Amino acid sequence: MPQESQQQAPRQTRQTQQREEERAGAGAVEVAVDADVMAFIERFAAQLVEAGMPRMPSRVFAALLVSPDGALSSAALADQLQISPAAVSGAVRYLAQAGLILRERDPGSRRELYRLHNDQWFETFTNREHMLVRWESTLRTGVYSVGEDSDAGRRLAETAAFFEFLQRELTGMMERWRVYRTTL
Amino acid sequence: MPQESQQQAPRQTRQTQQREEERAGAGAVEVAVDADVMAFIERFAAQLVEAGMPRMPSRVFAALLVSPDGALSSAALADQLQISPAAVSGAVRYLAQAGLILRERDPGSRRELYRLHNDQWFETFTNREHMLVRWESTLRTGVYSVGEDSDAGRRLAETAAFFEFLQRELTGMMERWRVYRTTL
DNA sequence: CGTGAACTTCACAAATTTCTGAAGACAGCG
DNA sequence: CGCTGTCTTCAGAAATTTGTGAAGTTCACG
Repeated sequence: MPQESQQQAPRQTRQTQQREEERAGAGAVEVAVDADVMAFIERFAAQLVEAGMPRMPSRVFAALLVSPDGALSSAALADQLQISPAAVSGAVRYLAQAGLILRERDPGSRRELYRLHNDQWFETFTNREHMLVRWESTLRTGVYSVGEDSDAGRRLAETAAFFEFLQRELTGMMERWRVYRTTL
Repeated sequence: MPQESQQQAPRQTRQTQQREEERAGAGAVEVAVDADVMAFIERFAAQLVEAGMPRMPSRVFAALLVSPDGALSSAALADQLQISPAAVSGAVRYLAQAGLILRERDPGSRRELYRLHNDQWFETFTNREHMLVRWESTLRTGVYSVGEDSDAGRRLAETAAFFEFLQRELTGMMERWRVYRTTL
């Protein structure tokens, strides 16, 4: 991938297109979002889907990621993504459960805000610790079932060892990331 | 063509795990597999599915993993897993494409053998290099779209940096694994 | 307390995925 | 050459997943 650092062209044009269809009329909730940004949302969401996240949660999450404050209301999400309130509700439940967003509510308001849970969402997203544990556990049972002195047993045992190794490595890796990111 | 007059027997559910019975006749291909091992296959396959692999490829792969030689014929797979030859064909195509198995054919035989590609299948399975590259690339575009001096831009940029970091780390990690595994 | 805004739940329709039977293609063998 | 065993392709049935409309619930506020 190209390494572009030096001559960053004066690119402010992107941020200035923010008002295509702002209704002058009664309290329009919608904040028109740049077509480029919408395209990114869909592209990013598609990759989340590919990684296993359901479609609506992916789109909602992507929209939150590029939102100025990292937070949007239910209505804003429904409007921007052209989906029903029910779809927003489902997506938001999924994301909250996954620990990726937080539900906020201004006291004395019926309106909820959904906010990115922290600025390190990808740590949550890539955290597969519990999965690795289960893989290892399943595999160890398998070793027992096929007999540990068989070829199959040795295959499974090595796989289990790999997942055990992975668990240790990933922990260390995240520590290195936290250090590294302060240098960015 | 609707076949309503034909009294279609109730669809055999996949859950009904029929006991593998050795046919008395000569040349029975099937090798009865222990119920414990079958249970492991299904459990392991379920975890592969959870990780994103389609059901049939997962089951086929699991069956190969616990097979004595790490290889089975199409017929053996169909029989053991109670699936149609078509399903085996599809699963095997998927697995070969993914680089997890190898197709073998004894010269002068019409029968194919599917063999685990190597004893380090999990290296292949966990190799997400290309994915990471695409994530990073998508994210960099996003930074550009939202403007790199916005909050959203900084969020995306940090995420991109994380995926770049991951790419480097995973490479090193696999090297450490190869060293470590020789000590097992 | 009643009203209505805002979110949630539910049942169903639509879209998608998955597996099967059946026909097809390919290759060894008589 | 044609037969037969083995794998592949294909159309369609079944199951599953998804998203919507509409009814239900909750709660701030009058």
